[in-house]
Amino acid sequence: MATLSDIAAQLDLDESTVSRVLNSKGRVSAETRRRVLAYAAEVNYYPNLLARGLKEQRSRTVGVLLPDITNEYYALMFKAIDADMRTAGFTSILFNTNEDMAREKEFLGYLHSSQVDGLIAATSGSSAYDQLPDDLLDRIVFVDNIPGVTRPVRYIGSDNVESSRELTEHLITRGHCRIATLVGSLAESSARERLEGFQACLGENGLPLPAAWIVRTNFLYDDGYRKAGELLASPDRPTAIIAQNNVLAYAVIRVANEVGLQVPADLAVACFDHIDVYGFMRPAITTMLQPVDEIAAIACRELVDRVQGNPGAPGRTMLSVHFKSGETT
Amino acid sequence: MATLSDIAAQLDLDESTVSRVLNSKGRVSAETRRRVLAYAAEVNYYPNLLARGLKEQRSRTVGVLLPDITNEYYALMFKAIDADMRTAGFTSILFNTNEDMAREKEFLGYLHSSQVDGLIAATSGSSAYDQLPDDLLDRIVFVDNIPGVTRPVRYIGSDNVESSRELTEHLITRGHCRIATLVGSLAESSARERLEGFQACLGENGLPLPAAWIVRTNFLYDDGYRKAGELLASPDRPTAIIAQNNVLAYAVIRVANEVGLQVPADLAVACFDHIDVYGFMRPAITTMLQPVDEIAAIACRELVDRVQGNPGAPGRTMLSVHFKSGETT
DNA sequence: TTACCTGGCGCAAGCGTTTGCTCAGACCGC
DNA sequence: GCGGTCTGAGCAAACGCTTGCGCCAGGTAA
Repeated sequence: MATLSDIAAQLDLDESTVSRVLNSKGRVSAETRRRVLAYAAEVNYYPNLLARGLKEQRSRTVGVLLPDITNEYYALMFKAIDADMRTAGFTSILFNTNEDMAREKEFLGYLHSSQVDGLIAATSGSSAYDQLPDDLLDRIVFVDNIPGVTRPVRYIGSDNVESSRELTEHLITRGHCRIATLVGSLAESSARERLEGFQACLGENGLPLPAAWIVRTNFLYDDGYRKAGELLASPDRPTAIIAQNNVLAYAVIRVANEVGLQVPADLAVACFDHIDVYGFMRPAITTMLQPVDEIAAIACRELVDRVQGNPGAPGRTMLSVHFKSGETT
Repeated sequence: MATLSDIAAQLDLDESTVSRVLNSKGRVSAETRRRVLAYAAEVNYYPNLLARGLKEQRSRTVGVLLPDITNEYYALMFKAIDADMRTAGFTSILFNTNEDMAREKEFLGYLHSSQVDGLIAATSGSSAYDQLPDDLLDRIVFVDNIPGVTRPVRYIGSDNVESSRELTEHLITRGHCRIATLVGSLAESSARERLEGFQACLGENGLPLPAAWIVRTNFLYDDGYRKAGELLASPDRPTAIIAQNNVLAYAVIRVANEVGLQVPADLAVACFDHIDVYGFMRPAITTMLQPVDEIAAIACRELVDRVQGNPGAPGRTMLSVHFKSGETT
């Protein structure tokens, strides 16, 4: 593994000169440049990123903190972020939390250890962000959820209240007046906002909302399956359900199938963030889609800006969501 | 961002002493240990991983090279590898190639730059591995596909020939005698082996295999869709198709739907590696499943061994696959 | 007493880079 | 021929950490 010093020694040059050639900085004669580049290619030189990072005080690496990479929504998000970051000259590291707060907190350590310069985070609502020093919190761009911190942060997302209202409205115009919802973890802002839009819309339309129809889960399939089972076993069951994310909808539909309810005849189902790249999931679920690529692009741009020293203003950037009608409503 | 030197200076100790406390190495008095740990906790010390890596000549980071993270099969693979690696004390970086050989080659650079200590690679058949020096090739564990290198490598996979034979046999016992296959990129060993098992099985059963029924694609949906369209438009079309991976099967089924063929009545479809975590894809496709978690576990164990200096023998480890009957055959 | 061991800690080198500073020589106009 | 500018390149420090070596004090054995 040839190092820069090896090249310098071999060509009887100073390391600084070799470094300048390799980084196109400073002035070097054409002849010296040629020799260095030729020899570097010959020995297949690669700079040691650890050494460079240590010296430069930056790793050109960012972390991407997501709840579940096997969820197609997050897989697409990561793919987009990774691609954008790579063209910006950064490597991205995926931190897969499985909605586990302990792991989320643990991952924040990488920010301290300067293994990553910054973070794009879809937090599950961990409180750990509050204990971060300002200069580290400034290097985080939040997507999907706003953390519960007192200081202002940068967030790229969509208007969950409004999009929830829109989805609810859709069910109402379809004639439903008994609508329940599967709510994710209320530690997450998206869950709270979607619940808010849902309640507001029902209220405006004068529709009832028994407490039992606000079903609290944790955004994960297993819990959703259990809770949906209880809900649909009740004699006072709804005719429509809004699941706050895609896997909760999968759980609802599975339960419906198992207890012999036809979707959408006996039970309508709608959800958020159901992305189906190959259009292969059946039934196709009515959903509200966030512009994943756009979120990723903006988040990357913002983060790159920040890790390059531009403080960047906090605040929310709201993108518009897209209603997609399916076979379940 | 407190450094180790800061702690040493503050406590009037030598850096080496602080380092030894923090790493539980060497002998330090209980009192000194207590002071160091207390102060480190107070200032929220995290070691700089770049500096440590530079000094130790290892980053405790491994790369995971996969063709497509949005494919559930690879998402599960990554998740498993990431979890295993993390418990072994390593961070994993995902390299998503999109079946692009240029990117794959580019990623190999990280091995040189010592940003990663080793690699778990599901290669798309890039020839770049052949140019790696021995000591780097030794730090790669291959899964899914064996690269086309002359030197022996470590590979964890399954018996593709045999599992292909089994899947073909299944179709034959179902009464099919006109079976075609969608072959992925022949640069990949899994494609070649699955084709081999397919041909062998047909041959043993005395079934015809016109050249047109060996349809070459690249393992990607778009190309599969196009080629499947051509195949099913032909007057001499098969009654069953084996797709060499899951997305090719999705493409086939979509085409079938579009041209009005019933699956499985008019056309049976089977494939490899179709994982459906939520059991939500319809129709459920008959498939051969590889033991993803087991592959990941063994690959991690092997790789950790290697990056810790134990050379480890090359060779193939073959795991058994699992036939899963679906609604498409 | 001498010789030896050992617990606790400091010294200093080194990992591979980058970069501000310095400096010798070439070139310029006067 | 003299001060000034420019060009090309070397010197050396620094980034934060680990670790082999050596030193000193105190304890133990002969």
